[in-house]
Amino acid sequence: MDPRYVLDEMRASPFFADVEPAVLADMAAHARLGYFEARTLLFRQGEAADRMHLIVSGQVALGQGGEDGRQTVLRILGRGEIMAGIAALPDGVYPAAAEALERTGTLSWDAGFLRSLAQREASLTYALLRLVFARLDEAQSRLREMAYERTEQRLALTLMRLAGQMGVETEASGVRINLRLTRQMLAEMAGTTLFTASRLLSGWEKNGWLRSSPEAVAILEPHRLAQIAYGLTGRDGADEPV
Amino acid sequence: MDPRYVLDEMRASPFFADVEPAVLADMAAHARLGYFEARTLLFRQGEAADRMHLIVSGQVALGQGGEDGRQTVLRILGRGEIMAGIAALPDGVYPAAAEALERTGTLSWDAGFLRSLAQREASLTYALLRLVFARLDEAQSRLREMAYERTEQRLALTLMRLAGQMGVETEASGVRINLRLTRQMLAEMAGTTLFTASRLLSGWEKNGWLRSSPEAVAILEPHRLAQIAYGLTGRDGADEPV
DNA sequence: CGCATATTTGACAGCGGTCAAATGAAGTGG
DNA sequence: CCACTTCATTTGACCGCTGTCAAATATGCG
Repeated sequence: MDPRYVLDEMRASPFFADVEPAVLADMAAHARLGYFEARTLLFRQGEAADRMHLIVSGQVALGQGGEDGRQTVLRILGRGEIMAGIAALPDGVYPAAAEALERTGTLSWDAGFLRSLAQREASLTYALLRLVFARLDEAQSRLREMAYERTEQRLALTLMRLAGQMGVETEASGVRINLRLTRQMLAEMAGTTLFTASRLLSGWEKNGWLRSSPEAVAILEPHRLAQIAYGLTGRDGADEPV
Repeated sequence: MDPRYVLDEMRASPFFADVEPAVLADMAAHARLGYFEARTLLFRQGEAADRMHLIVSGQVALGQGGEDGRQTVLRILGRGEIMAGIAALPDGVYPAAAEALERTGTLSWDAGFLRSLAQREASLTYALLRLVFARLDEAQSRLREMAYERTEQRLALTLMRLAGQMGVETEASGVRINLRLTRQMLAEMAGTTLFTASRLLSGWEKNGWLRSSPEAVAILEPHRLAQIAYGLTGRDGADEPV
């Protein structure tokens, strides 16, 4: 394993931006490379959190399941993102399962190593703190959405969030989300059912506002989605054909 | 201001349990006492986060509002709990407003002071990290609940959470939540409306599962609530009169 | 070609949101 | 001590969103 490669990957992640070089080097020396095939689990919900991961390539879905089998997708993570920061805390347990959506490479660190480091090195702990606050903020926003927005709005918000996170602009002022998203997954992110999600999405496709394929979702008219997301569409939904 | 009192109050909070004594002393020297009358705001949502608070007495509700005026109550905090840890991050903004439910006393710290401290002292940052992870965990659990549990279950879960957090056991194997909770507030915590919350609660009162007054909610039969919370009550809801 | 998985569509009902209005409780000032 | 105001709660009526289930269709893969 080339330590130079490891350091480069770490530097490429915003997470490590303000971590002190000495700490970075120490972590680089202790990183472990991991590869995961599509549809395999990086870790299971409820297991003792023994590693923190940095995604180097590929994509991972974090899903939290209930006793009844149903689950919500908390978040989808891509290159440069950190996962399972909980490993830096003592007696941590993964609150969600992580499933590779495609072939995924990671750098990961042992929980014991991380803990001793985080208890000593404020710059690392501070980076983690920033990360977790950002997640908390998003979770709380979604909580309000779940309480007050209708399914239609939440689904639109889900797409917009994904577009903001992993979207790439396309020529025609649209956005493309390069993710293998099933309706089921979108439903779990929006807090609805496969059926309702399917109905809404195929409706939007008929209107030409977006186009979805197994490989990606292309948002053709982002402002339409935004209108739906913020509840600006009249209750009638009568949209003039242009 | 007696520095001895300040230190004692800090030591009484689990948050500071693993913070190094030197850091504790430094913080104690920089703490500021604050008093807030019932129904006043400690800070507003969206304001620059300029102070972190430790609640010394009283109770505070954290509420996040939407553009449309409706809001959710994220959490209710009591003695020994920390609020607005976001102040430890640069450019933080309060994600929610904090309203004193009764006369409330706090110790608080300036954001600038906190930041310089947190960037240096891992033990403090680590304590914050633990706190935020706990909040994130709760938020994500509530997200799943909002997606899959029915209103009835969410309301029962809300009460159980409050009981676990601030409840005191009563003689008759019940729990008492000493909070001035309006139906409106309970509704906002459970993600429902005042009306539905009122209906459900007065139903439960009629069955004798609980008793509520303006000053407190007494859960008389916790196991009944637990049954509702976990969806174990038959869809019929026919409860034999014992 | 056949099997598995993902998606669409229809039918149906019920949970729970919305609004209106009555009742109850708690102060406040005369 | 009683009218008056204000706020919290209860209750009723209504209905639409959206979850549930069934079944057909599409897509992909071995």
